[in-house]
Order: sequence, then structure tokens, then C-alpha cells
Amino acid sequence: MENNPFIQGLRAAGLKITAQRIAICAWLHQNNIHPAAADVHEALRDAFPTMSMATIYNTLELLAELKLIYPVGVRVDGSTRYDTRSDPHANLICRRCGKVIDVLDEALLNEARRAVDQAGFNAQDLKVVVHGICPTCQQHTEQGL
Amino acid sequence: MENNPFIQGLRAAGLKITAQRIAICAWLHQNNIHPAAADVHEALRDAFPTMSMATIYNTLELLAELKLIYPVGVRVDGSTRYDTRSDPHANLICRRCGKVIDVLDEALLNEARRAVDQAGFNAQDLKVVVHGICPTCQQHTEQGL
DNA sequence: ATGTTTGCAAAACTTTTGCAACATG
DNA sequence: CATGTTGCAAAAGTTTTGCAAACAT
Repeated sequence: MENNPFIQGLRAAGLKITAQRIAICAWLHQNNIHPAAADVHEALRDAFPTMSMATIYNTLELLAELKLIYPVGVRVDGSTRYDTRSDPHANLICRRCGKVIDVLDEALLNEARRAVDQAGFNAQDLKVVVHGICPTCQQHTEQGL
Repeated sequence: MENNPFIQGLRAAGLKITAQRIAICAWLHQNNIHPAAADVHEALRDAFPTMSMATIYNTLELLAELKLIYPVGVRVDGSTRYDTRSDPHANLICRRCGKVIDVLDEALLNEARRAVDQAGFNAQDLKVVVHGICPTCQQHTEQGL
């Protein structure tokens, strides 16, 4: 229960550990996807029927400030997606279905650091996002769907 | 006047060339920035005081469907930005001020194509987006702002 | 003349904010 | 018990939609 890095982070920051925060952090930790605020809300609706979107947004923003989660950097279908991994990696985003895939690729990250440096950008806190079509959607296309 | 690729594209698609579309296309062509819909609206307010946001959104979406412009793939400060370049390139986005810089870097694009391929993604129609801090905002930081 | 496009208004949607009630440390 | 947090409701902002009037071809 308490090997949850998000809850540990909140505690370390001296913040209060509420039932809602425990639920949100537990769900984020167990579901290593790239949820939107609405996904969290829907997932916890049964357990917390009265939990408001404001609480979700508050908590996600809090975790992002503590650098425990990261906004993916794009909005897919109109909403911000969060990334629960803190190690450097790239996000592959499907143009069609919005799925986000994490890719650990040092060569890509290094090229990105170099290109960013060259343009005078600060590469610290770098994030690479690549848009394409995911395997599943490619199959659908091949089947003429 | 008619060396405007956006207007040519609309004409080639058999669409009607209205005064509003001419104005939007001319402005996009002359201002090679990464505008949001609201930027276009504001820029053309004097010339077309009654032009509605719906017309802007219609036209931008139309140009995007014709692949004459591209959504940058992120929303900065809550709104979609468009890219008026159609050649392959990367977008560097400043985390702080939201500025978008185009970077033509074949090495980066090639690494991205390879990484995307390796993950089973379709690299066709690839877009690379990198987040960092732009030179201007770095200076502000150094000055303690 | 005909079908497209515009502009207005209203709606949908995500996210933010104010504030009273409540729970945590 | 003092402060931080929640939930509700309303607001703000972007984008979409329906429809009558205006326009391009």
C-alpha cells in the first residue's frame, strides 16, 4: 500500500493524505497508461461517487508540480494527458486513436538533445513527442476500416 | 497575389474563393508563425470586423484537411497552433512562453523515423515535437525573472 | 440558379475559480 | 484546532454546431 511513489511524494512534501488522493495515486500507480483527468474521474466514480473534477485537477496539478507525473505535452481529443513515468523517454502518439506509447530510445533522445542545443534551446527537462499511426490502427486501415 | 499556395490549394480542390478565405490565406502566407485561431481572428478584425470564429475554424480545418497546414500537435495555453510549413521538420516548443520554432534537422528526423518504425508505428506523416526552454526565456531566468 | 459559405447564437467540452463545509495532521 | 482539502456551482476559454441569409461559381 505504501510503496506508492506518488503518495510518498505527497507525504514528503508535507501535504495531507486524503482518501481521494490515495485513490487517485493508487489508480495512477496501477494503471501505467496516459490518462486524462476525465479517465481518472470515471475510474474512481464507483468508489467515490461525489469526487469532483476539481479534486482530480487539483491532485494531478499537485503531482505535476512535485514532478511525480508529467503532462504529456499534447492534448489528445481536447484533453491533457499525463505521463506517470519520470525517466527520460519519448512519447509516440497515434494520430488516429490517440493512444500514447512510451519509448526508451537513447539514440533518439541524444539526437533531440543535440538539435535542441543547436537551436539555442535549453535541453534540460527535454521531452520528445512523435506522431504517427499505431500498429492497431494500421491493421484497421489495411482491412479497409 | 495568386502565388499563394493556400488559395491555389483551395481552388484546386474546387472550393469557393471568398474574401474571408483570401484574407486568411494571405495572412497565413505572410506571417510564417504558428498561429492559434484567435491570432488569425485578431489580425483580421480590422479588415473584417464581422468575421466569426466559426469561419476561422472552418478555414483552418479545411486547409489542414488539404494538408496545406498542420496542427502543431500540441495546444499551448489552451489552444491549437497551426504550422504553415509542409516540409518535414521538427517543432521546438518553449515550455515557458509557448513559442514554437521550426527546426530542419535530418539527423533528428531520421532517428525519429527509426525509433517509430521499431515500435511498429507507421512513420509516414511523422511529426517530431520537442519541449524545452527557448533562448529568450533562458535569459530571463538568468536575470532572475 | 444552385450549392457553398458566412455569421450569429447557442451548445459542448475542458479546465479554473470561489467559497462554505469538512477532514487531516 | 488550525490549516489544507473537498465538492459544488458557476465562470472562463476554446471549439463545434444549426440555421437563415449572403455569396461564388
